Amino acid sequence: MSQTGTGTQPGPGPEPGSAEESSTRERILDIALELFTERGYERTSLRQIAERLGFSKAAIYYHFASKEDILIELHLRLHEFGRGALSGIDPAGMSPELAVGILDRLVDQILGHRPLFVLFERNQVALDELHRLRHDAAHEDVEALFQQVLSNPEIALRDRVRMACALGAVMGALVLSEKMFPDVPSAELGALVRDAAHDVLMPAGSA
Amino acid sequence: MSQTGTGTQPGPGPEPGSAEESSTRERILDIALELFTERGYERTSLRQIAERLGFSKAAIYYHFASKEDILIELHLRLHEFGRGALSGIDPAGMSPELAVGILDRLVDQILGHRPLFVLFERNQVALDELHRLRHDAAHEDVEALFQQVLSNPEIALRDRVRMACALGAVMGALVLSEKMFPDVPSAELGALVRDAAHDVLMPAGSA
DNA sequence: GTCTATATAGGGATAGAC
DNA sequence: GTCTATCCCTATATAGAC
Repeated sequence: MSQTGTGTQPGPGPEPGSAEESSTRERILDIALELFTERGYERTSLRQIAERLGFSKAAIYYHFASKEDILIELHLRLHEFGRGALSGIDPAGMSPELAVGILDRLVDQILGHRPLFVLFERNQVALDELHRLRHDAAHEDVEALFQQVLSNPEIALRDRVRMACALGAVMGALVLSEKMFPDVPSAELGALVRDAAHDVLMPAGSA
Repeated sequence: MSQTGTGTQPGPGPEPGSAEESSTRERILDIALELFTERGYERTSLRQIAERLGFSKAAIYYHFASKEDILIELHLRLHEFGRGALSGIDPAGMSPELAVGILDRLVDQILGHRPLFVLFERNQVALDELHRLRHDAAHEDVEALFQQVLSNPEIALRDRVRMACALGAVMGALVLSEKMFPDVPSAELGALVRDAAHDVLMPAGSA
């Protein structure tokens, strides 16, 4: 708890927003992303992360105040990209027609940042815990948004279930894709998944 | 490692296959199912399980040789039900048409045993670890089966992606359903999800 | 079948040297 | 910025009494 929350670090390192910084901080995040995904957040120790980077466990604490802070930083990145696909959604006025466009953008975001999405797909419990503790910015949270939409009784149940299915189809297929379709170009895969999602949201027999 | 692997227990308890036994062993499994789902396998300690049951941590070791054995036992139940939906599938001869029937059965199995499916949806990493260590009966494993089907180059890529999407739609919607559609009867929910899955596998414009 | 007490290990985190 | 050494805590698991 000694460092400031997130992003503010000592020394002359590049700003958090700038790209292509290969600072130690970045390398820690990269390895953590890998290990958290493979072995899970809880099963991954700071020792293992440090080992891969060639230095000791304690060194990590210069860059992050806690293990949880590493996860939080990765979570922030997910939000960053998630917002790109979900900006300006009104939970009250949602419809399958609008959902088509949203899911299209989501497919692109997932394909562009697959490891990040896989990480959180495989560590839902750790994510939940994060949300329960720190509810900063929880309003703009992706999950909460979906909850609002899918629980909205103004929308026909059938449509809500379809939206849940479409979301599941997109997430499921793209998360599986790394193992199942490793050689398929992202563009091709994205097009196929989008088509499938469209058929869920707006089946041929509907208005 | 003192007890025999699974199911063989001392004393006059009912056979593992018999239903409605409310033995301590069963109660441990029930509580573990709850806690593993809510807080995750790794974050749940045997102390917490014992606390809920009103006895001490050590007592659990009379019924299970290890914490992992509890998870294994729950995993076996999942397989039991999974097999019901996936019996006699030939990975080589799979098609969207056949997948429709399989997914229909899978929807029923999930709706009938939702907590179990949610457990493993939320604890994929723990499950993976299980599979890596004990590969007994891994052949009849659900995940391995899907891998074989979805990686089979004999099947058109489009169809394989559709199957992955349909699976994701079913799993996603039904896992979300506990929170999103708690009041919807299973039969109604199942019908809606099946319809959606059908539209993914066999969209109106196809043969 | 359940208890208390304990062995053993490993985790996250801190202090202070370099 | 990274190190070693250490603290403290909690976890799984075992031993042996009841």
